[in-house]
Amino acid sequence: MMLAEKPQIEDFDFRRPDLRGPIPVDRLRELRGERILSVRRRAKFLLFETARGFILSHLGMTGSWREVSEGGERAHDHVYIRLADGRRLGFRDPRRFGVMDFVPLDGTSPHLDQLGPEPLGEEFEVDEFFSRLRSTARAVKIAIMDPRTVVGVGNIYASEALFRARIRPSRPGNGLSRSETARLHREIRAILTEAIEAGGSSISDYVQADGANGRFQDRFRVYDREGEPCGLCGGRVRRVIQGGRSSFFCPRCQR
DNA sequence: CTCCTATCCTGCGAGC
DNA sequence: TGCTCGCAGGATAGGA
Repeated sequence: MMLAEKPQIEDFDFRRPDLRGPIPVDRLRELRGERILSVRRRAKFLLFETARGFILSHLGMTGSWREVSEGGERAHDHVYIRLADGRRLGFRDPRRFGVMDFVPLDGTSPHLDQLGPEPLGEEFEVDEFFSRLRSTARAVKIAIMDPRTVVGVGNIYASEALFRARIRPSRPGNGLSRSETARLHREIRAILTEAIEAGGSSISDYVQADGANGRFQDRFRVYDREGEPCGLCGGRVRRVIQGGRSSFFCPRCQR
């Protein structure tokens, strides 16, 4: 989706006022007439910057933004942003697990205030990661999915990173050695880098900006492979529930 | 404070 | 075939 140079917001068309939670429609309507100065990302949130605040958007698991031509409306289009140049941006989200919110100019927001480092940025450091894990007895899988530890590690990539690091997801965070932590740190970065290069994981609705499917789902080594042979040792991949989420691991390779 | 659970929402696939 | 049920995902409220 190509945006015109700093497109001007003409109006919002909320086809329903809520996604996972309510949309602050009045606050967002105050942005009418403003230009979209940039579109940025923090953790899994998109931020549309204007001179009077930000539109915050989270895609949930099935959300997408696209340019919507006349007649191009689809079921589950929840919000349209009409631009002054006549074009329209549409947010579509069949499962309505996404978020839309307003963030004031100072950038403070309950969604953003407690976020840890970006996993691919320099601010994600082994030392801090180590001390963070050392401070919790929670399972390491739970800890790395906590956005206060590091953002961006969802359920799929948590299992995959732990497999590559040879660490069992149930290990307590404070039980990891320094070298195990360094390995995990490296594999989190590696898995996310590779997944991004492959265009992400299209397991249900997720597609790239141009509509193409991601390819990383073909490279899962444990995720959603319960009972299948581990590619390294031939043992069976196991599934357990942690924090209400499925975790996949190889009991022989991961200790 | 930390940690855990339930909840939000809808579509889909498995099993009967 | 048509139905029910459980699960998927990230974030967060609320209770222990």
